[in-house]
Amino acid sequence: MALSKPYFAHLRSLKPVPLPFHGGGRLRIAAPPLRLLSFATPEEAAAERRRRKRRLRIEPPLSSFRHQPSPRPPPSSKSPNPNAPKLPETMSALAGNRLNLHNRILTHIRENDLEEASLLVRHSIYSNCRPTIFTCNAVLAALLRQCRYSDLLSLHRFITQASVVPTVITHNLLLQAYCDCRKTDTALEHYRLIVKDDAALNPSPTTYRILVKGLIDNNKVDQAVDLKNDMLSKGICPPDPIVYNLLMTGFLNNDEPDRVLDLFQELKEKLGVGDGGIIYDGIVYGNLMKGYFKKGEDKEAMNLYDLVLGEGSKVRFGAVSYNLVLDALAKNRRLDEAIGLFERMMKEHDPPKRIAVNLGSFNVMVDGFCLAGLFEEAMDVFKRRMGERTCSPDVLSYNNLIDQLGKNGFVAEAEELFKQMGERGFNPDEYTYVLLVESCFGAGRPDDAVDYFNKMVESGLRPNANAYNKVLGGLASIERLDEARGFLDRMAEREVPRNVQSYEMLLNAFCEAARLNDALKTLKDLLMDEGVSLSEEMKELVEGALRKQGRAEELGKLFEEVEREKAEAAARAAEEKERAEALAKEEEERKKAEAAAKEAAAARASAAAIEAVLGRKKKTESKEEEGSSPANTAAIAETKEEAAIKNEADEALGQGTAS
DNA sequence: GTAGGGTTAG
Repeated sequence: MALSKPYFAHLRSLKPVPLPFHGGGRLRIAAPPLRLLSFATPEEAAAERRRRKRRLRIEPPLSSFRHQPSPRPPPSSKSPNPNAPKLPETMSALAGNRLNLHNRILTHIRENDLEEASLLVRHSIYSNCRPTIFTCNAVLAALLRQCRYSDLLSLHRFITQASVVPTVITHNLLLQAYCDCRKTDTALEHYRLIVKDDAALNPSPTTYRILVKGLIDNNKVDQAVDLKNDMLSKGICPPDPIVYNLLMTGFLNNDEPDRVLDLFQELKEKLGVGDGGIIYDGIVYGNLMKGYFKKGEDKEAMNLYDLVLGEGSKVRFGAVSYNLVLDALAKNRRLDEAIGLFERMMKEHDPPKRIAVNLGSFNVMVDGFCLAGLFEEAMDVFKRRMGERTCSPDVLSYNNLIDQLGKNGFVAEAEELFKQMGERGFNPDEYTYVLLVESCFGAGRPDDAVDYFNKMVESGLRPNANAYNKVLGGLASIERLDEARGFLDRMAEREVPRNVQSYEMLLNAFCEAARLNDALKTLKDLLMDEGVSLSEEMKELVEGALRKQGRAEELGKLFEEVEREKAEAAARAAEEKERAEALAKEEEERKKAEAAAKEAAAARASAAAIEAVLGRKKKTESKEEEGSSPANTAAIAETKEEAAIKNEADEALGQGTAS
């Protein structure tokens, strides 16, 4: 094996580390020559961590593999049953030139060149230096972070085709992608595949966290509870306070505070802390307090607060669990206590040792102050306090404060923040602009609202139907109907799928203004749009408006006209399809004939050659060779599911689906 | 960088 050449070719990126390994693929652990306190590159740091781990022989916990009664050297030894589920490679596979490849790919990821990173995985997979599953996971994770779901799915499909054995993390990344695309059913299907009897891997606590969160976010609390029970009955993962906390969020959203308390009790039992005992993970207490507040039992909520955050409490709180309590206080008329807790958090914060505050803490305080009408204080938290802890806002926190200010009439302040975003290099997103559009309409500045909308489009963002509806509805409400109608047309031009509100707002306004011709035209557009359907109320509204002017019969005529046009369109489509099919068939026959001719010619040529050499006749057979590697093409082809998700992912980037 | 708890906009 010629290992040294590609190895040296990439050595440049790893300069100061002395060669820990060399040719033959065998690992030679040299003691690090000198203790480096810091590393020139992240790869070096990672390499050092890996070396140390290897020295300690840390491998994945045995509990994560199934069908493994006793530890034995896994994949390399010949498996007695070739059909047995394969175990993923262990960390020790990440060595030699495969480690080199890993580092190269990580460099691309760091440079944000995911294109190149994925390509490198794809290209090397059939080479003599296969990427490890850890390398694949790194690329998948990077794609996930960038919300590039369709690329993630297609890469995942590719490595699966190529029989790279996944780890739990691979599964979790995929589940996360499905959940992010709101495809919880697909995620659950995949989960069942993981826990199938003959699968090699166990789910991890994170598996359940991802799935339960996905289900809760999609308001499928009952399914989430089922999954939690499944987790408990399998006995692989311990009862997880995080999962319970997520479920508590679900019940709070559903206005079922009693079930929040029940969950807390259940968790206590499962963790084996007696009635007088205490759960030491602070993550559950914010939601538990919210449960009490929702029941109107403020006293219990505050008693709990004193208990878990009072003097001598042993309950552990991090930034996230603090934030939940902070939110519980701030949203339930306990702003003073919230301020007190916030100050305590700020004092405790001592990175990297102790992280007691994060961006969320500031967002919660901003919300709290705004809720109490203290906008000065909210802006102070945002502008000054955040800086004290070297925290900087992101687009989301800007949007949050812009929203609060705009809604409450502080439009100038909201615009000031918007300007600041630009100066600080944060790119406003669709929401930012939509919030400003709303604020301006609210402040009686429709022209500025339209300007912001146009600015959004000019900056390359792709507003969805909801964003269009904001400006369309705003214009309609002040009777600038032609302009509003113009935005409906722009949606068609820019291929933004309209939703039913897009039409209804206009229809309403046209009927109100007794502009019936325009109303009928809009109604016809609605009826011709396959993506929406006419509601009964809308129909009655238009009917009534027509009747008032003695034009009632026009509605029926319009329906007939639409029916006819739709039928015509359908007929045209059918014809088109038939023609395409005929064409395809013809093409197929032509290919067949061509192949047959080729075969015959080959047979003749071969026969002639043999005849020429041997001087006698002989029957010959010849076969066409397969053109391309089937695994390759299969991996590149997208399944229907993937196409659907791709669509959705694209829409999500263009600001979500209609509903 | 082998993922992973909370908060917002539509």
